[in-house]
Amino acid sequence: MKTKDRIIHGALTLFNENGERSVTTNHIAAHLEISPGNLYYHFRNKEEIISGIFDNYAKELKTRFQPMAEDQQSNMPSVQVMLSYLDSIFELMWNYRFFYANLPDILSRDDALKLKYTKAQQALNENLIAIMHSFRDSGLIDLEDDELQALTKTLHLVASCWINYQTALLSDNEITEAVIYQGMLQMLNVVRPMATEQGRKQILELEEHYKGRL
Amino acid sequence: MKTKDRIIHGALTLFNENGERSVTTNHIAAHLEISPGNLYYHFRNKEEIISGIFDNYAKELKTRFQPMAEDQQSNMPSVQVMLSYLDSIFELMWNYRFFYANLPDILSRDDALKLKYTKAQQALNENLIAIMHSFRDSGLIDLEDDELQALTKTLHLVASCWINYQTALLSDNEITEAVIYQGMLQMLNVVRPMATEQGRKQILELEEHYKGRL
Amino acid sequence: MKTKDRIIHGALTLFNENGERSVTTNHIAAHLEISPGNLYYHFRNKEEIISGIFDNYAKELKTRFQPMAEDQQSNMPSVQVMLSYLDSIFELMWNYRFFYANLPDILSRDDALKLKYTKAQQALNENLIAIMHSFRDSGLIDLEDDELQALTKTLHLVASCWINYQTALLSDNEITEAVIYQGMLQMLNVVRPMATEQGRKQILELEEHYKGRL
Amino acid sequence: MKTKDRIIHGALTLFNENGERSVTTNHIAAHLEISPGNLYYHFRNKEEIISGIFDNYAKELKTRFQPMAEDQQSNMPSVQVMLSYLDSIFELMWNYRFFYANLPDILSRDDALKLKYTKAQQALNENLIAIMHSFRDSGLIDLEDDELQALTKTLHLVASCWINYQTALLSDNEITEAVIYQGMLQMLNVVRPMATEQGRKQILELEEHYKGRL
DNA sequence: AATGAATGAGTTTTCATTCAT
DNA sequence: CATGAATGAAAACTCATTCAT
Repeated sequence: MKTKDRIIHGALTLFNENGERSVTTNHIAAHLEISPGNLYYHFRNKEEIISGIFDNYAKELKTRFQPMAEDQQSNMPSVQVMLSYLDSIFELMWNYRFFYANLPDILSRDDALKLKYTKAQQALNENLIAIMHSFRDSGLIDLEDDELQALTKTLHLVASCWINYQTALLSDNEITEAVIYQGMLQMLNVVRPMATEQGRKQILELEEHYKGRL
Repeated sequence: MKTKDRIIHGALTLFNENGERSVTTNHIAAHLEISPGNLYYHFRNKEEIISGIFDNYAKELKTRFQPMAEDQQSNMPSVQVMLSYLDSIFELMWNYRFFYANLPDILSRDDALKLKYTKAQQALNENLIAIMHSFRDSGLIDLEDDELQALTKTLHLVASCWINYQTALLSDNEITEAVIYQGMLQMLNVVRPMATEQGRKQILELEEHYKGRL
Repeated sequence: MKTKDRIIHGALTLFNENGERSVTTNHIAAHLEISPGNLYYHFRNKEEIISGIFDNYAKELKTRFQPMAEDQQSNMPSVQVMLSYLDSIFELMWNYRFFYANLPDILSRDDALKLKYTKAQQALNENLIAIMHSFRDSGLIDLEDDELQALTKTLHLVASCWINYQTALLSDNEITEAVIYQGMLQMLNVVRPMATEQGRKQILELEEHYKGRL
Repeated sequence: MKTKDRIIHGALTLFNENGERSVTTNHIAAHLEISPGNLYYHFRNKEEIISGIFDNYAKELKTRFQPMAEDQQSNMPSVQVMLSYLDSIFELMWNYRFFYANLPDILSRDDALKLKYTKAQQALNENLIAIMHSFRDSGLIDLEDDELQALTKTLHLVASCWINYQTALLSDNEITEAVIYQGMLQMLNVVRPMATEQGRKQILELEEHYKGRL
């Protein structure tokens, strides 16, 4: 792995463990056993490292939430499709949890990043709506167009804010994988009232899947 | 107003405007036209100021969300009750928005605060559940106990994260009162699938109320 | 002496001895036995210290080169007047020699300072012209108005550039007081061709005065 | 052009534009689209680059200011000789202006350069004196030996400091060719008081020449 | 000749906090 | 209660220079 990538990965690890605020560029350098000068050879400043991390995140976001082509979809049982999306959300939330936990702070200090973030989220939103449409077409959920928009928004909000929200309710600061799994369950709770009979069965399956991991 | 309170209010103002991270204790002192020494006479450290702000927040939280006594309730039309709760939630979120924007960060640096915060949120959660129960008893919503828990959680999450969620997506000058009203509408969207015929009517009334303000 | 003034004086001393470039803010703090934080309590940055030094310089410049009122002048023998002006030039050049030695560099990094400098020099130029007029009126020099302007400009240039120019010709880097005295003599050389018989006598006296100090 | 020469020329350009202090060796390499390693293959350090620039300067200085052989001189009208010298001086000053702007600083960091510089200036001084002698012999100026020395020094000083003197007083965009011509005129002003009747005529011619270019 | 990643000591600056008055 | 000067550890960042390839 190239140094530039090692920095991005090392920084991500430390940020997730200790929070972006308390991780200095010197910490990152020491953690990777490189000199601070070398770090600044690859990145002009700390912002640029965060921005680099975000680019990776955005790339994953894009590929994971591209709605599948219809023919592929019909071949795959719907529960598998839902599972794959939920797992994607889980992994992103877990792998970039420092980002989810400090979003307003991080974005307020970097206008360019804020712009990138907004664009990525708009693209994501469109994809999510398409995905919901396909769930409706498959008879998993049953709702009007405006209700579908509202549901998507709620799901997006739960996904983006879950970690932030949960930190409030936990007695220690540690965000563990179990916390994220609870988020998946909460998202299923949000969808359940709109589910068809068939959809409800599948949601039950998924719930069993995640409850097993708590 | 005593100096101690002036500090708490001044700090809150600056934190909300610029974020806790970039507001120094010297900024606060300068803003209030007092000396840093004086500030530290009233508060041992910055944490204690934040903690003081939190105490105010917790007090408001408690008084606003005590479920009303049954007799009062019966005298007040339910739509009014919901309206008052929604207004309360968003007013609090707006007045203490810096807090939500930096929660994991702030709590990770102050274990005592963390504990207070958790307790306050648990109390709030219980109140919210009681409120939801009374709504069910009034025949506004119709759901099982576990669904009620899930709904409450979603509502709490939407309420506490709405401003953060939107500030991440919008630019500073786009954060207006209208954003708050959209948050109210989003909460109504969350409730609607569980509403009874009667509840649905009231939700419609509230929607008209808020749409008129956009 | 207040700390703020101690910093200005200490910095000036170190700048004169070692050049502005190689004197760091930490050097200055260490030299005064104060903490770097304290230095930055009084000055936002290094530029501001230099600016503070310049303000002192400009104040001296102004008071020393205000042309004397006519009646005062007539009471004082002309040679004394000339001597007092030359000594003023000498002292300024000596006390602020780091400034004279690095002018383009220092001004290029601080637009505000550059503006202050330009204004100070314009005021100085007017004073110098007035002084030259009074010398002509006293019959010490004899020249047309445009020649007087040219002479003033040459004298100003010699004064401002002498140290810079001399560094070139000396085999060691040390600017000593003798170097400055040679500058005084050079200025007299510039004036001499325009001197009247009476003026020439006085210039000779002054030359003796400065040659004795070499 | 060899890489070594490209470095010298590129560095000179950047130094003149931005000042030696703020131009890093990496800037120079980037500007030339070579690697920093390659730059250090050709030069041991930054000082050596500056030294290389100086060598070019010294070479030009030498060839331009060798007093012409007598027979050549008699063939060329004196006004032409003066014109050619004036042009040479200011061209050099302009092409190597960074050097004059930072002289004390640059020389203080490199003893070897300091020595070279001093020798070059002494040689120049002797040449200038020889040139002045020939002007006196041609009956253009009339003065004693010591006055001639003083005049030479003043001329040298005006020539070498003019650009610095003006950059301190003017803003960047005001430093144009016109400023250079004003410097030429200022030098003529310095010589005029010593000029013979015949010399005065020629000075007038030159003045017309430069005033036409303002 | 040339590359470009890497070094590390050094520089400016920040800021929560203390302390003498 | 209040002042405001002072602290000092630590943060971000720089840059001349080296070195393996």
